Amino acid sequence: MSALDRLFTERGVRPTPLRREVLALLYEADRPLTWKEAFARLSPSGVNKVSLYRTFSLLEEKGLVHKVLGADGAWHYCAHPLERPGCPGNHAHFLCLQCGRMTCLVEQAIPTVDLPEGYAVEGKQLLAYGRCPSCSETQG
Amino acid sequence: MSALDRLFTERGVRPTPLRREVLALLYEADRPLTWKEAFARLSPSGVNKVSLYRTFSLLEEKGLVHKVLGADGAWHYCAHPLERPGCPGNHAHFLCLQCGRMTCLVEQAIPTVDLPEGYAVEGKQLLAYGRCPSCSETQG
DNA sequence: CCTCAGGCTGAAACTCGGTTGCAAAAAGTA
DNA sequence: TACTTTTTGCAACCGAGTTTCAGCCTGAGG
Repeated sequence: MSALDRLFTERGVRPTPLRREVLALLYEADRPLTWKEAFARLSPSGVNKVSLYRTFSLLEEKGLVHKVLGADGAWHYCAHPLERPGCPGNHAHFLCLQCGRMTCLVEQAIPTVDLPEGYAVEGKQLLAYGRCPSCSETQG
Repeated sequence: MSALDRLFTERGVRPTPLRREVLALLYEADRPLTWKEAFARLSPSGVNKVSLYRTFSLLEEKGLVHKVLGADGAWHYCAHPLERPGCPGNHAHFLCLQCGRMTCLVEQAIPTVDLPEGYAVEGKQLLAYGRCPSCSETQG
């Protein structure tokens, strides 16, 4: 049984070909991918768009990946590191507005947000956006 | 000439009735409003949906308001304080996932995000989400 | 091996936030 | 008044994501 399949069964997720393919893709990419990016990469194997959406939300629900909303309005999905599955993705992200690539800033933890009495925080995200190095170069 | 109209002309924006109405609404609300919330409040006066979208993006472009993308995927627009127009909105926000209301946490500045050489940051946002006090109460 | 139930997948239609194109109205300019 | 530019309104469109439903696969029980 592969490491991926072990992750799946641990979480009570049946390791289907599609799910293996999607999760493997996220690990390979090593950065958050949007549905669109994933769809483009998987289209050669003829993935269905709805199945891909469903797979992403299942993986997120089961805690195998986390999602970050980009300033482009699209969700970016990022696989949790194999060695510490269940990571809440509690770090900042950078989104390049030109090429649309998102980068995890794993060193930058999200600071505590102080809220008045009564607020219940379920999650938080810190997103910086602009130009990545390669896009800064190619455009004056 | 009213304070609002002065703001408009300072920024080279013609103060039309619709623009006055939208900006006044944002000041009155004193928290970020989504297009939907604004449309609901302005619908009695028969606003056109496209004109409202256009007004929001014009106000943002001219620096009269700033926008924050909520975890609900919708943009929330917030008027800059009258006394310091041009404020980049450099503070954290809280979004209630139940009632959809966003609150400015003006006391909580967004921390510096350290990025490797070559990254050009154009903006950043820190968003916490969960339940606001009144929604926490009404639901166990 | 067969059968049945439940989970998984695929296709089509739909919803919803937001944009585009274009024509009519309004405002500024001469 | 006539001309130009800006703003507005309408309709059609677009793209992300969801719903519905039928068909398929798989796994458990016989």
